[in-house]
Amino acid sequence: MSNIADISEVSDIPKKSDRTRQAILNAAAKLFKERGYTATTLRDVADEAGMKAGSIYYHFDSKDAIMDEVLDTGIRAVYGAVKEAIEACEDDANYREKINASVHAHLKMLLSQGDFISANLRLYSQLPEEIRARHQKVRHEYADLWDQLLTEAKNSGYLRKDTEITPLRQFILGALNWTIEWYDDEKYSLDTFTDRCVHFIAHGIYEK
Amino acid sequence: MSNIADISEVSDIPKKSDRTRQAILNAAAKLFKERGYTATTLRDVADEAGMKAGSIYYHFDSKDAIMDEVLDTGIRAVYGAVKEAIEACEDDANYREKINASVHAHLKMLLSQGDFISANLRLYSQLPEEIRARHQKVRHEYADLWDQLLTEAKNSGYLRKDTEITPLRQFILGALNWTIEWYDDEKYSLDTFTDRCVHFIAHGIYEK
Amino acid sequence: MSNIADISEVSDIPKKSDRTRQAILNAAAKLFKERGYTATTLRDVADEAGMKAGSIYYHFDSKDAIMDEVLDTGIRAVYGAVKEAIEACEDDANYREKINASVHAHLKMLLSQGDFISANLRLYSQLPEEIRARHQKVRHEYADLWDQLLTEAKNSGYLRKDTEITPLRQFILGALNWTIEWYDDEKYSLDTFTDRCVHFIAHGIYEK
Amino acid sequence: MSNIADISEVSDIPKKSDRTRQAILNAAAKLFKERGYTATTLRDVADEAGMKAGSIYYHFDSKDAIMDEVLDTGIRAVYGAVKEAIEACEDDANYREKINASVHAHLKMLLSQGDFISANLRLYSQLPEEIRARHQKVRHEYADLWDQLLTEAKNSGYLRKDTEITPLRQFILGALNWTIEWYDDEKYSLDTFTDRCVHFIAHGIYEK
DNA sequence: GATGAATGAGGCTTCATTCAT
DNA sequence: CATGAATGAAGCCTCATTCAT
Repeated sequence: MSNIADISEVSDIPKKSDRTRQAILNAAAKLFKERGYTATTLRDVADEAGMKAGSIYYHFDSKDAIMDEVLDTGIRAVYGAVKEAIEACEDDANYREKINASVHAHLKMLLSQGDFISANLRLYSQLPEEIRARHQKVRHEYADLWDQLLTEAKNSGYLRKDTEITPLRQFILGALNWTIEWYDDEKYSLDTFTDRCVHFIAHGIYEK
Repeated sequence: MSNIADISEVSDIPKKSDRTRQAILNAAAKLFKERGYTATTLRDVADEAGMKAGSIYYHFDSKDAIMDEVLDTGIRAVYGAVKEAIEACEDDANYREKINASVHAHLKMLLSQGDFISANLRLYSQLPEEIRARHQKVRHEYADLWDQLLTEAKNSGYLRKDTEITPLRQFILGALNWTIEWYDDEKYSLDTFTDRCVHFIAHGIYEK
Repeated sequence: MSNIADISEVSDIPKKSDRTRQAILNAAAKLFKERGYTATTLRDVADEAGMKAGSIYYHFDSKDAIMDEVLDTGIRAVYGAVKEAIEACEDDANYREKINASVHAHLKMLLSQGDFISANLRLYSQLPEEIRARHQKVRHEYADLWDQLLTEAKNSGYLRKDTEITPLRQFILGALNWTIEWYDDEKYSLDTFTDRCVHFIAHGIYEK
Repeated sequence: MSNIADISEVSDIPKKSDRTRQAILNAAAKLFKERGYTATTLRDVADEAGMKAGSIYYHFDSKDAIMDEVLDTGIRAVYGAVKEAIEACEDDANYREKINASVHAHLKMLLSQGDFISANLRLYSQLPEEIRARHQKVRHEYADLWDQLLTEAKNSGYLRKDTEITPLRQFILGALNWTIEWYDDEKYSLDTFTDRCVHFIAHGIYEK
């Protein structure tokens, strides 16, 4: 059950406190994703993290604060992965390659590092306004990253001239994001799967 | 605030009791969709339906029972609409037309009749196992409807020979379902929007 | 266990809800006075009022709201009693009589109607800033009532010319207020007791 | 921030442990006085004393134990001060002088050495029976000191023959004790203030 | 049919206390 | 001596549910 957040752990020997903190976040992300924010109790989280509910408060100020960090970790992870993927493309003007790489990166993060990002995507619309407000900014930045990519692709002739960027971006990400509802890593390897998705996105479902 | 469930109400003169029942279902669907199951209070539902929480129990046995009916109403509505759309196609062998009609029908139900279906789609994965179990059957039937359609299309040469049906169906429905997270009826008319989606699904995003 | 708040109940047949509300207030006032705000749990209050803790919330929004009403009821009762006592004095210029009447009224309210006023006086300084702030106004009005009385008395020659009003008022009320810490109605009748206090206040402790 | 308790520290060179102990007591007294026993957290106390909550337990067995010592320190300080004041009077039979000296001593301790005594006076009535029981003895001794003084004064003709000692003592101490609720050392010097109080106690409020 | 009022279970949170380091 | 970390009991509050009216 590797998790993006673990990656961000760079210090040599993580202290006990940090490990516990991370355990709480991992547990919370998993349960939030599965059951939603309100339906997940702190007792559940504590159980999953191997501790008692009260102990959570040594590491976090509130349930909200945990959710905040889960959401933030999730979106930043995808953002970073996609950005890197774009920048790694050798031919700077090959937007087909860039878009494919982005789709790959987004999907891969989504499906492999799962809980944090899934929680973010799945629950965002259901969150109390108060929490949601705190995360609009990062989400917008990620949307902007895609919009910029797609706009350039369009200007370079890769997309039809009458393509509207915003709905396109929403459609692409939507198609990708919903995969977390049903992707089964025991049936298809991650790479096979993402390849196939990239193909659908690019060429649609029909023969030729 | 017309709602699919109203449609299913066929008896000539609905009694007051039935109208109240329906008001509760409408209110519940709306709130469940917006906030999730656990986060929605029966007092919220009662408020939205213009009554007091206690009164709900004259019409329903429990919160679960309301959710059950909301879920059921939602899935049956899309199921019916898509089935009708397929059957309405004149040329029985034109699968491209049939698939397009199905996509249209699904999207239109999803976005216009909203709450019941949205609630179903958004919340299914978060529901307590117990409730979810009761709805697997209908959901499977709907999936089968699509699988049958897609299989025939593939056999008739509309789809590539190596296309795997299940992931394809999941991808299509996923792409469509996610639109409820962002479709804004003030920006695009429903028809314009669904046309565009049909096009993406069919041909992908690239020029040519 | 008569209580000021009961007096304010004027409607002919108090509804059940009102009676319960009052029972909660009475219980709360008693316990707040005895143990302090923080040390009194809502379970305690509920027990004393013959109900379950959760039920309190049908009548009040929060523990704070209860405290608010207790404090308010208390101070208004003394304020009203003292004001009436002053106005009831026949000779409008006899300040000795007026002051005596005020002391009497204050003490009598304090010791007979007890809990609400005692809670107010005893706990004010310990309350969370937030609650305290909401009650400064009424408290100031009561203080002003006394200050006005004492100022007029001084100007009419009843008090020494060099008397400073504020400390005097504080001293008088302080001396009176502390009596709730020890007054025992089984040892002295209320009237005997208040007479004696009036005398101390007026003439001090020494012979002649 | 000198404090009576410091005075009682007589050993030549206080060890670090003793200093920490004292810091905890000082912090606790201050906070208990301001907020009450229950509302004061050991974390609050630790903060105020510049340490962590867990560390307190090296010096005290429990929150109760701290409260115990605070209460005890408070009452003993006033007791000692008043006793000394009485004994310091030159003319052994001048009870007016003795009473005045006692009032002075009590007030001065109360207002200058503040926290321990204030905590004692303010909180005593709110304490759990269990704690309160442990302090009745010392409190009685202090009451007896006054009763003895007042009885002798009465027998020597300083007080009216019909004066009842207990209520008188309670009245005097009450009037004095309440001053901690409002005495403001920025408005009046301690000496001016105590003089004025002594005068009120002795002669009452009226001219002549 | 509907409501006012109550309840009990359970959720989030705080806090005195403990204990290994 | 002091701290970091954890715990369990308890507090405030919410909510599905019940029931008499």
